[in-house]
Amino acid sequence: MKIASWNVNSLKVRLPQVLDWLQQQQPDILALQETKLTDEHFPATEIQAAGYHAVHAGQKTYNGVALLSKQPAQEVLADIPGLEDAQRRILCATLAGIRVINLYVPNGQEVGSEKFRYKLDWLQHITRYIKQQLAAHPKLVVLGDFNVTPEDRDVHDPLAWHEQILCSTPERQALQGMLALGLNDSFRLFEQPDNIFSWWDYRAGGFRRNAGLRIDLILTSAALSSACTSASIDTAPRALERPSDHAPVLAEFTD
DNA sequence: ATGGTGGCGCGGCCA
Repeated sequence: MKIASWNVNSLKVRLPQVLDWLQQQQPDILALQETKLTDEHFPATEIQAAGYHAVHAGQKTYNGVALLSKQPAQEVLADIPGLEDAQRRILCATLAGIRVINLYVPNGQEVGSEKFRYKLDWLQHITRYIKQQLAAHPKLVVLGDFNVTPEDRDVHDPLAWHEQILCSTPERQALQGMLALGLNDSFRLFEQPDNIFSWWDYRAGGFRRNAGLRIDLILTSAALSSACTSASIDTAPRALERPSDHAPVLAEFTD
């Protein structure tokens, strides 16, 4: 079982890269963020032709999340109880007996801003929902673009980013609160090289300099953590022409 | 370097 997540920054632009990547990697589940499409423009035919079922919660211009899977989705939910939000940032489904929660966490713009408060409030609500879901589904994965670096080792230049957006103490505490429910950052279940990231700014040659952050995560419940055999980040798509600013992240499991 | 690039969509927002 291979589970992956990729912020594609426009599925319209990135569809050929996504189809190529599905063909190469053959993940059982691929969570997408920032599709930037309404549901009526979702490329369902192309994805079906690649051998995948798909569900999508989209909107015009911004946000948008999708779940692609070899097995059809059950119990699909885009609006969680207690969080009224027009922004399409959450998509939950049961896939191959695993409860999957795909998140595009708000960026937050700047520490202390209105968008920052929205981010922290949003994380608090989703954490409450995950707590409920964990009680009902021992095999649970929460994955996506978290827009939070778990620790300084997930930051190319911790000094420059100290208490900046994506790296601040309140954001990291919110993420820790989610992990404290009984989830593991699957990437850290394994020994990893230094300076491995999942996002690089388009500006100032971020990828060329490996000036990145690790903000795309696959969190696993105890039942899945013990079955996890590897976790990695595939930087190859980030080096393609006209790439997303994020690379896909992966985790593999025994059946 | 207080900039830089990219997507959407056609001016400015968002990341």
